[in-house]
Amino acid sequence: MDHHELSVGAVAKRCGVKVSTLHYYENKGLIHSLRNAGNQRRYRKEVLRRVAVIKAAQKVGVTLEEIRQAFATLPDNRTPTLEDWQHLSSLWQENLNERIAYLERLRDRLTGCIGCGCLSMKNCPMYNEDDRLAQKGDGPVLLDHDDA
Amino acid sequence: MDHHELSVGAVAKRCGVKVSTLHYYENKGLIHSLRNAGNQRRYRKEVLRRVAVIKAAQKVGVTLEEIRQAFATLPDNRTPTLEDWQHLSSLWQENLNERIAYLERLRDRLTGCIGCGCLSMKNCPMYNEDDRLAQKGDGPVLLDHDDA
DNA sequence: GCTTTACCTCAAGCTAGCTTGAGGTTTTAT
DNA sequence: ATAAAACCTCAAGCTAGCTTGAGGTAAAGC
Repeated sequence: MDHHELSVGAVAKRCGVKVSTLHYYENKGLIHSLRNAGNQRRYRKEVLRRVAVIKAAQKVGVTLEEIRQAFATLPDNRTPTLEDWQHLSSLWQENLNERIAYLERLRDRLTGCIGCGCLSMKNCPMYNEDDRLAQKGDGPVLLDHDDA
Repeated sequence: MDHHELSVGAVAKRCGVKVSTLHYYENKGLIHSLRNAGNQRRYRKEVLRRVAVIKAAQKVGVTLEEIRQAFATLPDNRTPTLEDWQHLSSLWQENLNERIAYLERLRDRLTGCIGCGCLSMKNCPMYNEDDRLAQKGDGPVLLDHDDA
């Protein structure tokens, strides 16, 4: 096999992911491949970097769809250059900062609640706003009176 | 209806969750109900607090299964008293602290990586250990040489 | 040449935490 | 008394991010 082209197995091994994961990424439009005469996938080395970026982004909590969109903003949908990476990762870092800040606020509120223990849906800071940053879940709706 | 007993709809409304969620929690052994003559669920007010604790715990990232286990450690599987809540929430707060610490380490490593941009699976701090704290995913396995 | 290993596609399965829907019963309101 | 609203159970569906399996082809090793 031409050593300039990587088989899916080789990419999987070098990226530390399963072959099925690469198929999946391709399906989702995150990576691309060429096919050889026998219809097998052949990758350029670039893909290694691309997968590395995907893994890094996932680690900081970016979804595959967001990663795909981020890639799509790059000229010619190219694999991120150093500058691209710096740009994208800065954005992702802000994400991370927000998530950290959210968790810190949560921790602080929890600290208060540990002492109080009321857990009142109406009054307890545990259930207060700003939860849009949380993963999903719409949080409790305040209704009726509350004497839990 | 006896005002000492709450219907599932009433509990749902007061907790800010859907009826189906309460069914689901009951199925998973997180809450309990009695049945009236017509086989409809009837809850004691306690359940409001129980659901509140569940919601609070979920918010700090505890899974339903962990919550169930935590409840199971309480005498008689009772709804957490103030002391119980203080004990449990302290444990959960540590969880939260670990997650925050993990994300902070990640952020710091990312900062380094933004400048470097190598993303080398072998050398880049982005892919280094301690990821057991991350949600799941086993992270990349280091294999072969790496020149992405 | 033969066997093993790697690869292909497509569909279905998995986890968590629920939601939705079908088909039927009970309670409540008028 | 009747109609609407709430309830019941059980099964299936949903999202994300993959994995697994079946059934078949291609490439690589000896």
